[in-house]
Amino acid sequence: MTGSLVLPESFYARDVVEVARDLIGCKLLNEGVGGVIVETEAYDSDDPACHASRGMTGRNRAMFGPPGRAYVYFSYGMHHLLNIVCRPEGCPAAVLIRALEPTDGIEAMRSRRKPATAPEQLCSGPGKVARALGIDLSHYGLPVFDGHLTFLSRQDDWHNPEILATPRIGISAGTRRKWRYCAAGSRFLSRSLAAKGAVK
DNA sequence: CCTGCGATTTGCT
DNA sequence: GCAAATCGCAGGC
Repeated sequence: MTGSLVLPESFYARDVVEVARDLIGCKLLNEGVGGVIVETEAYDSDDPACHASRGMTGRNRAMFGPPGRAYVYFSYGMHHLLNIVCRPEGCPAAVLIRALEPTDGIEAMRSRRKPATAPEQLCSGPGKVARALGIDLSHYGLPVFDGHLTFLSRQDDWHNPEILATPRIGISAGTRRKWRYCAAGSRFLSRSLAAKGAVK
């Protein structure tokens, strides 16, 4: 627990692919509940799979604002998905948080999901992450530097994680880009890495 | 104005 | 392995 720092706004004001890679191994907490980030995806402004690629709408306006804010959106009529806004203000981009290795408040996560969920399944998907941490549209646009929602720098065994890149999940456009990043060998991912196309 | 579908998860036809 | 659940938006009529 020593030496962990809250990631500053400047961390997010960079290329979105770099941020997506650098977030692997960092810790995400909401009200002290969360874990280590083991899977992310990058979405950039000139990327057909990005919600902001066709201009600003009521839903995606947070992505056009300053970096380090939460972009939460509601999907399939029932799931919330948590993204963190990247690049300088006016350059829409975001990193989707897809999976965590739960470390803090596991019982609180279980109570929001299912009584006897195995740790490997608690946060193994973007909808599950939001559900387990209690994140919804009330977090839309909130900064992540202090207060309730917090990202902490890498600590302990996570200082230099091995990271693999694969195509992103569940999209129909932009599938050639390998902008999904996973902690190699983690048991907490949304799907197995056995899927082809994983590169370092 | 109305219709189709998506950065998903769950429980079973 | 597939269908249901059901919000916001884009595109077509």
